[in-house]
Amino acid sequence: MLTERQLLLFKVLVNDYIRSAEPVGSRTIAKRPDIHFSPATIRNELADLEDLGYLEKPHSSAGRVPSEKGYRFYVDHLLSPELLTQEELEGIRKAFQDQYYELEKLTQETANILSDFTQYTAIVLGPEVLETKLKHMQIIPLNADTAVLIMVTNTGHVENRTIKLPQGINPGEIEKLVNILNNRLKDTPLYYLKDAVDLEIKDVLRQHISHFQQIMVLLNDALAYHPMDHIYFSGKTKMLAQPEFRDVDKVMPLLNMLDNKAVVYELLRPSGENGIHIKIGHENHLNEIKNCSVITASYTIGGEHMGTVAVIGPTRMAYPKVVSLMEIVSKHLSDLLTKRYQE
Amino acid sequence: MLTERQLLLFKVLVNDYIRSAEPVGSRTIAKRPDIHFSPATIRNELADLEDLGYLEKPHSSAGRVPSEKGYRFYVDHLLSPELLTQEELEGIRKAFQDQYYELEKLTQETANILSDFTQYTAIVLGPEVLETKLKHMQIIPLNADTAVLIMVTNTGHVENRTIKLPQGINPGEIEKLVNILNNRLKDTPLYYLKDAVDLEIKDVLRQHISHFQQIMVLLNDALAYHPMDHIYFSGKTKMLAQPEFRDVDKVMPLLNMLDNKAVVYELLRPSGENGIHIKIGHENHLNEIKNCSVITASYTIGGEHMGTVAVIGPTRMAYPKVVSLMEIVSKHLSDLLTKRYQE
DNA sequence: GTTAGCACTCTAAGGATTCGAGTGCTAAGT
DNA sequence: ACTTAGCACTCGAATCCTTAGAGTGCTAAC
Repeated sequence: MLTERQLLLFKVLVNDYIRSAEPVGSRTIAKRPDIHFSPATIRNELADLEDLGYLEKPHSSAGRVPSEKGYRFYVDHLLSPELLTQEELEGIRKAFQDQYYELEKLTQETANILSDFTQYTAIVLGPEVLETKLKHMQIIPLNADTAVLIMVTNTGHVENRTIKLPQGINPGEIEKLVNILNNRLKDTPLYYLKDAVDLEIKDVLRQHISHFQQIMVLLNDALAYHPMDHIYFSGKTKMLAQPEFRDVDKVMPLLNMLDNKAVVYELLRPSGENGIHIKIGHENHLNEIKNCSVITASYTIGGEHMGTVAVIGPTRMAYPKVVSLMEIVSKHLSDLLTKRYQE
Repeated sequence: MLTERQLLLFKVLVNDYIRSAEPVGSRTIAKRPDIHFSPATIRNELADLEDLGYLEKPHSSAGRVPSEKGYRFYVDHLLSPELLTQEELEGIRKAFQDQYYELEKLTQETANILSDFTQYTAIVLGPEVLETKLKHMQIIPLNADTAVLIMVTNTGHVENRTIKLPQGINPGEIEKLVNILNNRLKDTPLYYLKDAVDLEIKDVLRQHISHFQQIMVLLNDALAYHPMDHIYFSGKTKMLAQPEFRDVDKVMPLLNMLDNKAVVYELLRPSGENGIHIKIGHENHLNEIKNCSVITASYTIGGEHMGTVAVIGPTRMAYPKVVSLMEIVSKHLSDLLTKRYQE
């Protein structure tokens, strides 16, 4: 168990390192007005903290930096959310006040806000499927063999797919199909659409629809939900401004990873629990971001999980500030969505 | 006017510099099997070419590199498109063979192909408005005061906007509105929709539709076309791999610029003329890309300009290869689109 | 006109040196 | 029993030198 003094010194050191990105030495700490021990004493304590695994030295004659274990301890036990300034609060309120009717725009704007206020890279997983339900489906023929399938959800999100129609199908048949689908699938969650067709209305379709086989194949393709199409980024290049990534060879794998939506989705995949989660360095199990931390928060509609907002930055991240900001942003977003879609 | 020998030497030098990214000296050139003069002779010629402004020296005891004027001359007079290998041609054919029914996916995939085969950053300006016409319009109410407006074009592209309905409007009224719009605006080019409402059907609406004022405001917002929503990128981070951009301070402005869609759109804005265009360094009038060249090509449907594909890389770009590739890719894309939408 | 020869220039790379920040340890002070 | 001053020691970063090498321009000979 750490002593009061160790806790104090550790916290001061982490805060200083977060601010300066330079290894922190005993003299630097001793100079602070709230520290009343000599550098020698501090050195003794820091050596103990290092033995316990909370601190590391880049080399033998350097100051100390927090280890991953240290950061973990810091966020678990020492994190006091930083109060945002009045201007910041006002700025966020204003940003959310702009009316983004399109859900995509709102989501993108949320990412922008997070990135602008943190100066890190922000990622938002778009409104997840759990609570988005089919409101309306339609097929609009383009020409003899092509059509557009449009699905509108209760959240105003529009999914569309171009589909290849079975040869020689007549318009009446399509209309019939759409009617059946609309009647049976209304209010079905998007992610369940594909299964719903398979399990619940396959037989109806077989009875009433010509070209049954082809239609089934078509629906199977078209109704698959691709969560990776709903990832929004902001501030990818802000990584380059971080001192630990000023080297092209360090930042390139990172940026390449961010371009891979499958990997990013896997990284941020909702854990199921709401609230804020922090993953530090190797806890993310991804070599490309072993020097990064990922902070995620969920947003909800009426308490139901809807999606995830995330900020990714160096492990030396301004945790207090980011956590506060994410709390506020996810709350704003949840409120706005709840107000809009919770009838 | 340059002599034959000067042309030969210049071409050899540019090709070598494009390959190696290192200033090229007289000895390097003399070593080539197709060059039969001594380094001293070559030095004399190079000095002349430098006096004429086609070459530059990074410093007094270095080899030469092409100047912007030199690149301009090279692409104008010496560019012989590089024949692609059988594998490359096959790869491109294969890539385009995958059926991307959604226009967005096809556009994105085109960017990916360009970037993959050139190893530079590719940008595609999505199907432009000139030839995309409204096929179908629909308004789907979400709740009492919100609805989604959906527009489908003849190319299968779907535009959607969430709109705020006038207070207390009844569903029948909306249906009437949609019917009028569909009847009157079918086959209207997207970019002209807004004006068409103003000029051609305002009076009809005024007569038949309640909440006329509010509806007009709403349509005005919803029908505006935003070309910047249709820019597709691929391989932004490939810039980092170029020797001239291995310095974070050099790439950051560049990547930030690429994140600004308004600037990118302005940069690539269609010139009106079809075909391939090359802009070198300062010809782009953008400080961020003063060391870059931009190569654009248009793609068409039945000969009508539809959009632009572009590759951006260092001025030391593999022009012959990129030009060949862009010719092939834009042709493939045009053919595919023409076949699909030219009834 | 071409080229060998040569003096000259400039960069990049590799040491060597110095500087300073920081540490650990010991011994003295409270 | 802590705390702290003092000091030797370590290591990286910066600076300066030196050297090697690639390349040039010029001159004079071919």
